[in-house]
Amino acid sequence: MSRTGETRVTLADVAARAGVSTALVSIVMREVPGASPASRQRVRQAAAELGYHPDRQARLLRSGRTRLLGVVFGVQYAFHGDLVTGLYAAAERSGYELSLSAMTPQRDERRAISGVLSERCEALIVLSVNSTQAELTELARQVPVVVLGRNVRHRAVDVVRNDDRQGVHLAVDHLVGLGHRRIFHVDGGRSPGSADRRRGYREAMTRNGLEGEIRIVTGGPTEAEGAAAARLLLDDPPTAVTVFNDRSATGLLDVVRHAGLRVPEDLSVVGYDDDRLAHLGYINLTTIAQDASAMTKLAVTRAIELIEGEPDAPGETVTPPHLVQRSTTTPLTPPPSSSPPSSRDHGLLPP
Amino acid sequence: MSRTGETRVTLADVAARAGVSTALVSIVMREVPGASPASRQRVRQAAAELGYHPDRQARLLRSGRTRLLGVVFGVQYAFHGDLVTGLYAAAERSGYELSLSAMTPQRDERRAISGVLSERCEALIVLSVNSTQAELTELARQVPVVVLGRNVRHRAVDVVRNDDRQGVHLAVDHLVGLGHRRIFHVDGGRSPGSADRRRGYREAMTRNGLEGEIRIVTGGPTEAEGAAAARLLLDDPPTAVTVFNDRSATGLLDVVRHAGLRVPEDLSVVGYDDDRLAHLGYINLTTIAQDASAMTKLAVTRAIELIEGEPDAPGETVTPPHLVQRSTTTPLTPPPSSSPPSSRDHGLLPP
DNA sequence: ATGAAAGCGCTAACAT
DNA sequence: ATGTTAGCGCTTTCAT
Repeated sequence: MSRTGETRVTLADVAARAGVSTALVSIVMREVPGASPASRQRVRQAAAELGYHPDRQARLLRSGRTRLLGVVFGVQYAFHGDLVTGLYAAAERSGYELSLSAMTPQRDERRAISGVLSERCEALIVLSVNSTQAELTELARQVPVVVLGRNVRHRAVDVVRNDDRQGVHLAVDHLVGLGHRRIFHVDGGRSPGSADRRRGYREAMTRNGLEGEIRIVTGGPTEAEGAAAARLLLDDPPTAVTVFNDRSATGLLDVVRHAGLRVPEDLSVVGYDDDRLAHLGYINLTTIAQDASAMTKLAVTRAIELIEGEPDAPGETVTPPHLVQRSTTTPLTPPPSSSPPSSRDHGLLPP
Repeated sequence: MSRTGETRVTLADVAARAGVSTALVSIVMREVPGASPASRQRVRQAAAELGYHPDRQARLLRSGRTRLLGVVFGVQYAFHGDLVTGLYAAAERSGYELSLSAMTPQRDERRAISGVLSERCEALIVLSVNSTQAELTELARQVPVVVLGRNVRHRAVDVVRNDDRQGVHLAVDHLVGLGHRRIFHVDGGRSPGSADRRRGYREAMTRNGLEGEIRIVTGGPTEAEGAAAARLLLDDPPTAVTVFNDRSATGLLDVVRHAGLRVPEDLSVVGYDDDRLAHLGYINLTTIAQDASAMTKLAVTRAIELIEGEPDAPGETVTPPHLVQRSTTTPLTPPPSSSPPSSRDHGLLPP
């Protein structure tokens, strides 16, 4: 008994049994015009009797189409999970399938991309970009590329992203509306998107007449980097802070709370991304949400337009983010001049 | 200017540029013996310059082999991310590639499986199983199946999993070693693995002479279910609790802390999985870690054995878990008879 | 309406 | 070590 025994039924087998040519069988199987009802009937019957199923690979090889969209994403990023979820839904509605290729700590973007290219995807949707401009150029020469979620400036690739500047505007305006003035920004370091969010911060502060309060603390996209930034903050804390993303904000929350600051009473915090972490009750982060559903729909639409050669629409599509208020922001209470109550009751020094 | 002009780079193109035959290029690309180092070098270079990627469809069509392992996983599960990471590494070492198919809230296991089957994978590695026995049987008839991480009892599929019972033994023994006696278990409801962990809990409690203290609270695999279980616990809290998994434990932590219980001083908590959440400083959960690296290596090895028709080894491989102590467990302090200190200082009632 | 024939890009015999 | 050749199962001109 072996698993390998099955011999596969081919078009030729069906043709032989129906007494017609393979070409005719092909026409019947694809349900395209060009065969008489009588032939159709005989071919169908022969196929059914033989248990014939067309070979997708061979069909693709010949016709040159796969209806496959390659997706490069990071398994470690919760937000990428949300995006992949949306992409599946959008692709399905459009009659395309997804071919996933993950980046892991040991498998970098280049490997992930090269893996998915072997699947002969008709377009690539890339959720993260560390590639150089040159690599992107090279890639875009081989296949239409849509970058999802990152503000890559590149004439050869399409971009679908949320409006990072506006997102931080929302964060700052929210805090200003709560009475805060001393608002810092913990940035994302060299991460893609970080520059836009910094800029959004500066713009919003300025627009609110707070250019004198502007202060940007170097952070990064991970919990550890948010924690490090928090330590810098503690010397002379602001009353509110907008953080590059939720992961970083989580690390920051950790440190400031352990240092005895109460959130949001002593410090209001706004994150970015609205990832699964932010939802957790214990973190319950006020944050800026990207519209994953809209973005994924747009990315798939753009990819298909590129594949099917629609007239070139704009190379960049920007969606508006929105604020999700949870429990890490609160109105500024009177001047914090009086000594803080018992906020250091589990600080580092014993009484 | 249209994008559709791109002509695919084929083996023949590479051969032409390198000035050799396509057969030789094929040899080099497959990294099989039969080419001189000099040729290898030239071919590689030509391929790189042209941006060549082998066409999997054509390769399969010709050789009848894909060297592709299908992986069905959940995008939302952090631990699945860890497993996928390990699978990539293991597959790569074995000369196989992975074809990922994700389960999302809208795309269930059946769809994910059927999607990956059309890629003509030679074996399937399934990270979660909600399928019925009948579905599994049917699936296993089409392709070798390895279930990773779940204790599925099925004669037709291979299983690689950690020892859930022993894992909970470790958790209970750890707590008992810290002096705890009143130890509850929040289970995973109907989740796969939940029964084993419940059983492990009962066994360990009994072995420690604590059968009288056994109490199992109904929970589930998500934060929300952990939180719900926590509310049940609050009426008459134990001094320690082992929870089905880290996600659930996180929800539980949230509720008990907001209710004014200090962790670990008032309540020690042990999770399961050691997922990314558990590492977070602010959660910093003591937990039972599954050896993802070993498990993924084993799963890939088993899958390949099945493909290549090795003599049938045992159908189940079980790896030992280990305890990772972080900061949610602590020795039991004297009898909790005196009124709890100021543990309710951020509770619901103003002083 | 139907069939003959030429490949799609690749691998595997079989040469050399 | 390298090249030649013959397909894998199918679709697609181009005949008829």
